[in-house]
Amino acid sequence: MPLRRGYHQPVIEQTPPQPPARRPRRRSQRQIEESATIKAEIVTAASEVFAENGYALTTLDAVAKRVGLGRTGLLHHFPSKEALFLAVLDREREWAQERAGGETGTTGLDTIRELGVFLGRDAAARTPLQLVHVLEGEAIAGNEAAARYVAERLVKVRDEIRRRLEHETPAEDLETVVTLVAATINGLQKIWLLEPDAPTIPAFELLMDLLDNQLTTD
Amino acid sequence: MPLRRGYHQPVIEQTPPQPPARRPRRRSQRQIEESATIKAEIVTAASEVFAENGYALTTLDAVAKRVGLGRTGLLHHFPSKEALFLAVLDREREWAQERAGGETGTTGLDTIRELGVFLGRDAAARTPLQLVHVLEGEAIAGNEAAARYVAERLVKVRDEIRRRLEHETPAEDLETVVTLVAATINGLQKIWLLEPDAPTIPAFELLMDLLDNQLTTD
DNA sequence: GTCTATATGGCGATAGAC
DNA sequence: GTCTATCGCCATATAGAC
Repeated sequence: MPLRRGYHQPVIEQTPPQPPARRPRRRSQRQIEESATIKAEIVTAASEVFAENGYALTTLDAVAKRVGLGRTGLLHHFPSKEALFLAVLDREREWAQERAGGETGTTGLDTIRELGVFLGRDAAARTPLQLVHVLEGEAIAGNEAAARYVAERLVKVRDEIRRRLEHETPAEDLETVVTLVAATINGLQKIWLLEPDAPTIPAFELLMDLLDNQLTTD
Repeated sequence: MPLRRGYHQPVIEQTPPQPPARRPRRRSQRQIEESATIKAEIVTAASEVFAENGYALTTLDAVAKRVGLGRTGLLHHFPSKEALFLAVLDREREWAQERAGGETGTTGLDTIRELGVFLGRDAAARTPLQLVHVLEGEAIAGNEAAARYVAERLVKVRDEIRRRLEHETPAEDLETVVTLVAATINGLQKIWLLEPDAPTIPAFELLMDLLDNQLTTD
């Protein structure tokens, strides 16, 4: 009983509970969509597949099938698996920036609560969060592109937290608090991915309350 | 420039900065070691390789080479890659239990600080922690055996935290506090793996202090 | 722009010699 | 108990037809 199947368990599109088959659209005739559009579609599909399988187990066939292409059709738009992967990472950066950028400029202790948007709250958050956490695992496991992306993202997250706290926290504690908040958000995200019913949002609010009490009574 | 190489980037033992080649021992003659001993050695080596590469990217060749065997020699002791993987998970469970079991029976608010042993404090903690976090990534990415192990481990961690807190915390807050502590420990572990210099231990102690203040002033 | 071959190579597992 | 083949499978990537 192999873990998945014989070889490297690609699991390509082994989705039995999915009769409409995702959307293997007719594309042959009438490919009105310009190159930019279909590239965006491919990146979207690839994000999902990478999020579900990780980099190593993702096959180009799985991505191609999801956009209704053959493998070589896909390779026409992205010359290699890595190129596609890097495009997915670029897209992910944009998403994160949009989500964090909503309230740029705000500072102070209460605005840090806004970082709760990075917790899993709805189904729409699942794919991007899952992608990030799968990539973090692969970064630890030595995937260099993933490691670069993860390291860069970690710095951004810390910067964003620090920006909102640096005028409210004693300087000698700042990095400690930043580390605590960053770690807790990350850990709560993972718990949400693995156990969706755990009270992750109350836990985050509890931490915010604890920090509030601490920092305002000093 | 492929991410690693042509196909599935095995990276087997591509360790250029490692002249002594880990320990490809002479074993041919004098195999005094009984079966149990060599199996333990294999599991140790496999833990390291799985921790470094994850399940998908680990090759039997890499494990075999590290114990000084050929691939088929290894397959004599473990009939398949999955069997070896399950043995590694069993070993990991024992390690975790030993580390947590040190102070069984203790209860109360201060004893929760002892959970700091699960943070990365020294180099020896790196392999087991890295293994856990890589497997968590693969669990999210659909590796069933990893998912089972991770889910089981998550329950154990929560139980251990809950046991130490249930007499000190208002019942309606218990699961929230447990979630917060579990998430923070996990997130701090990951930060330690990715940024070893971050103040993860002070961050953990800060959380402990915050909880202390909160729970003792109610 | 997308397809059908095809080349190339890696990996897991088995058979059989030593 | 370990080795040297070998089989079978699957993935990336390229070449060339439509």
